[in-house]
Amino acid sequence: MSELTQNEYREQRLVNMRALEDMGYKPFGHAFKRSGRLAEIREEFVEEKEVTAAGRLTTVRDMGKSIFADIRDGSDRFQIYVQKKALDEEAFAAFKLLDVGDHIGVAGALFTTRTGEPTLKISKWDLLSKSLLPLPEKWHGLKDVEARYRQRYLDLISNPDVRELFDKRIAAIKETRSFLEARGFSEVETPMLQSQAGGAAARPFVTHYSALDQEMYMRIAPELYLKRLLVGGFDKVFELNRSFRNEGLSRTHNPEFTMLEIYEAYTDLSGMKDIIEGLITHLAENVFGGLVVGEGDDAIDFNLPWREVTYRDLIIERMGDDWYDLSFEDASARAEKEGLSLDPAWGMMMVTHEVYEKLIEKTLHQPTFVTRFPAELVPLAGTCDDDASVVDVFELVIGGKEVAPAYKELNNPLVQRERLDNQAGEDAEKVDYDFLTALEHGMPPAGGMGIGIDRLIMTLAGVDAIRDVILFPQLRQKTSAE
RNA sequence: GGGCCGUUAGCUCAGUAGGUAGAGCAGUACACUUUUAAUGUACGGGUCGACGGUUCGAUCCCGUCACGGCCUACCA
Repeated sequence: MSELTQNEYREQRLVNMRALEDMGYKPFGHAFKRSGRLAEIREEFVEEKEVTAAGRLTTVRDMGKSIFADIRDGSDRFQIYVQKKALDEEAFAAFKLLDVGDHIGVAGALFTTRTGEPTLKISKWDLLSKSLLPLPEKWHGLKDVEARYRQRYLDLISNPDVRELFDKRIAAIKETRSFLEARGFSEVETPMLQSQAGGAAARPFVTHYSALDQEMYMRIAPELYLKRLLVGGFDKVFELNRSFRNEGLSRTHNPEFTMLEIYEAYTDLSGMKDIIEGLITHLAENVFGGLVVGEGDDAIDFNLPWREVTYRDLIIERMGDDWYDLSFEDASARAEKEGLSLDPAWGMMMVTHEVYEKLIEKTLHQPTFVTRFPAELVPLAGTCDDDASVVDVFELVIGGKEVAPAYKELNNPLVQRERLDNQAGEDAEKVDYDFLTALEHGMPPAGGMGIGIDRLIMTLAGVDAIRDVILFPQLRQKTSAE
C-alpha cells in the first residue's frame, strides 16, 4: 500500500545516493565549516565576498547549464546559483543527482541577481547528509493534523509559521526567566518523582521505584516542595518546569504541561499582582508584538489596569442580587433554569461554583483578577483578614481561561492540617505529613502564584489548541508502527 | 468515557446516485546559462485506513475495529 509507493521514492533516492558514492561523495558525511548561519551570511552580505554555507536543499530550479536552488538552515533560507562553467564537470554532474531534502555544504562568492536576490554562486560543494524520504509538498506544506503532531519535524520544516510560534515560545520562556531573575528570584528544581502527589487535586501518574520497592507519583504540582524551601530560607524562588496529570486530553489539556510557580516571602497578593502584570505585559510587548493581541471582538487588551472583581460580585451580577439570600432549593432551581445540570450531592457552595465555572469564567475575555474565593475551594490559601469564609487569592482569567491563580499562602500549620485532613477524608495516606511538619517549623507569610505556561502562550499567541504550543503533544500510540 | 464527523498517489485535494479513480506539486526522461511555486513535452505512480457483510460486482451501502478532529465529561 502506501509503503510500496513511498518505497519508489526511497528506491530512487538510494539509486541517486549510490551514484554519488561512486563519485566519491560520502552520503552521511561529516562536519563542514561554514562562514556563518544563513541569516548571518545574509546580514553580512558583501558583493563578491567568498563564503561557505550549509543547509538543506529545499527547491531546485534546473535550467540545464544553470541551476538555482534554495538551501535552508535553522536561521534562514538562501539562494545558491550553480553554473556549469563555474565548477568542474564532475561536481556539476553530481549536483544534478541531489534530491530535495539533502544537506549540502557549499563554497563560492556572493552576488546579486538581476531580480535583486542575494545569491551564492558556488565553486565547490559537498554532500553532508542524504535524505532518503521526500519532504511534504513545498507550496501547501503539511496539513494533515495527525502527521503534523506525530512527525513534528516535517511540520517544522514545511510550515514556517509553526517554527515561528515555537521560536516565540522559546523566547517567552527565556524572557520569563530573565524577568524573574532580574527581580531577585532564584530558579530551583524540586522533585518530579514524589512519594505523595500533593499541591493540587488531580489524578497522578503512578510508577514503581524498584530500589526502594515503593509506589511513586509524577508530580501534579511543585507547590509543597517550594513551600518547604520558604521554610528553609529561600525567600524568593520560582520553578519553571513540567507537571503531570493523569486526566483527559482536550484542546486545552495535555497530560504533561509546563507550569511556573513563584513564591515570595513577606509579601502578599499585591506583590503577586505586580509580578504577573509586569511579566505578561513584558512578554506581550517584547515577544508577541504588542499589548493588544488578536483582532475585532476577539482582541485581548493587556493595557493596565486590569479589571478586579470579587467572586461574589460576579455571581450576583450573573444570577441576581438575591442569590446569596436564596434557599438551597430556590438557588438550585435557578441554576437549572440556566441550563446547568447539578450533582445531587452538592451543597450551596458547589452549586454556586458550578455557576462560576460554567456560566461566568468563559465570559471573562479581557484580563480579569477574580478575588475572594470560598475558603473550602482553596485549601492551601490563607483567609482574608476581614472574612474567614473567603480566601485571600486571585485567579487571573484571560480569554475565558484561568491563567494564573495566586494565593496569600496559608502558613498556619494547625489550620493547614485540618484542611488537608478534611479534603483527604478517609484517605489519610494522601496527606503529606512531611509538609505539615515543615510548616510547624515556621513558614514565613508569603504570596505564591502558579502560571500555566502553555495556556499563557496560547493566549498571547492567539491560538486555541494547546498542542500547537507543545512540540510533541500526547497522541495515542499507533499499533501498526514498523 | 459519551455524541457527531473524517481517513482517496510521497504531499495538497477532486471524484464515483455501486461497474476497481483524477488534478497540481513531487518522481523519471528530454530540452533550456539569471530562476525563485522556473518553464515546455512525454512517461511512471493507488489493496480509495483495516477487517467482515450485502451484492453478479464495494473506494462508495451496512457492521466492527484503528487512528485523528470537533463537542462533551474528569483535571480545587
